[in-house]
Amino acid sequence: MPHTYEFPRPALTVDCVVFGFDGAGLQVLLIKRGIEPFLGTWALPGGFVRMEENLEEAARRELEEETSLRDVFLEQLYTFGDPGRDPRGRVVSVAWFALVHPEQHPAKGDTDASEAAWFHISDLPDLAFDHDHILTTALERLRGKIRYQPVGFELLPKRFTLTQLQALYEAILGRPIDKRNFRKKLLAFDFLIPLDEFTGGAHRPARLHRFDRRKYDTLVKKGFLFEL
Amino acid sequence: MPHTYEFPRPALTVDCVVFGFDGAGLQVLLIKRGIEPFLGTWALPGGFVRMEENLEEAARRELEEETSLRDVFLEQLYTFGDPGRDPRGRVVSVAWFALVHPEQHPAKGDTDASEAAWFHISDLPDLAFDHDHILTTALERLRGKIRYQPVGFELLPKRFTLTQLQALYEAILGRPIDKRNFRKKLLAFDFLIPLDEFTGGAHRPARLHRFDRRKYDTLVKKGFLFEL
DNA sequence: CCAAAAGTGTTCTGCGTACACCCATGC
DNA sequence: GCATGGGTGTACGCAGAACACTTTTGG
Repeated sequence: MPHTYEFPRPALTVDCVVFGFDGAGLQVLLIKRGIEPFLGTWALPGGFVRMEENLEEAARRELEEETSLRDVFLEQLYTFGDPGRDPRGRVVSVAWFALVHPEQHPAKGDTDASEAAWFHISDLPDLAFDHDHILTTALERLRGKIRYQPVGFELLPKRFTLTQLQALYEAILGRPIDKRNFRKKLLAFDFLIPLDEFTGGAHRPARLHRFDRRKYDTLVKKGFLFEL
Repeated sequence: MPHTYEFPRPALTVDCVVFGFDGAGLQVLLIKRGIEPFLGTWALPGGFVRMEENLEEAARRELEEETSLRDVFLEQLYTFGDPGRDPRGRVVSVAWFALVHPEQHPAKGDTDASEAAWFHISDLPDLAFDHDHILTTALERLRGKIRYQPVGFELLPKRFTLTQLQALYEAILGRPIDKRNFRKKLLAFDFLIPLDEFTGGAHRPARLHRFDRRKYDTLVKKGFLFEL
């Protein structure tokens, strides 16, 4: 074994910040820890990386084990490695950033071992480790990202109304948006497909739309830059 | 020791992608490896993280040890951890992204142990490990970042001409920019301070400017968004 | 006086923004 | 028929883009 191998090694974990949207506000999926340290405290889903899996596989595995979520939008966020961030010793965590459609939201009792629950970002409990810091970083990333990448669609049902889409942008950006301008701009890009389906409910039905990722990707290749 | 500690641990390293600009093109600082594996191959400066230092400290320490660079602009880039990226076994690397002013460029022979050299990004040698992949990721980040953050000034001398600044933007974005529009736009923001100093040389002297970070930060706080 | 780089203004077009009323449905 | 949310068009102002000539210096 070469010299370099004799360095003591930090432990390596992954943690996932899972965002959802309930029509009114942005939510985060947390689990209640079943082991020490921080037993009983809410925390980001995550755990130790295994030797044979890559980092994204580790994040997806932990996410499924702890929240039953699969096939979500997942992107690496940042790696947190300050000594002292874990009372057990040196633990470095590669944090991930996930977006889930409402159809994917796990039902209550869907997770076996640990308890999982959605929290509105304006009403969060105390979190284990430095998870509040990780969460803040993820939020900043989401707010920045939504303005120039079409990530909002990852948080909505596959078929959605323009009002839902607008509410999502308003929730994430934290400011009101003019309805007519919003619609005009988004429909001018032709990656939003109006469907011949409508919502039911107590009032005038709203037309459903879907996001056409293929058309979007085509536009991007032509040098198009999405911006809101 | 709790159960979690019994997991085998990957080794943890940091690697730095150091960008420079020589007036014509973008450059990267590489070191020639003095040890196996990949002995004699060019590689990103970097090395193992020590147990008592955080990740940024590790990156700065390795950078100084291997290239004599200090006090550079440094930002975390991405963490690379595929099994098999290092022939010695499982090694996860937290990659960093650095920008250095020409005044800071290390002179030849400035580095003791290892040989360091600048390479134009259009003329790179074969690299060790997955460092070509890391470098590509860093380049994408730089190209994206320069459009909405004033990182270009980190690559120029403290006092620079507008022509230099334009050449930098053209080199990074890979397209020509209209001189009058470029100047008009940048000078409209008042964070570019014209000095009463000029370049010498064979032709008409050019006025030097400096970037006023304080004014820039003030504007950002007011919700201003830089964009080019 | 010539070569080389610095510096400077105007016009046009398109996009962001502001803004108010009618429509369809369930109850 | 009324309450509720869905859906639509226009006018104005500003900022980006296109574009060519004069100035200053050294050799």
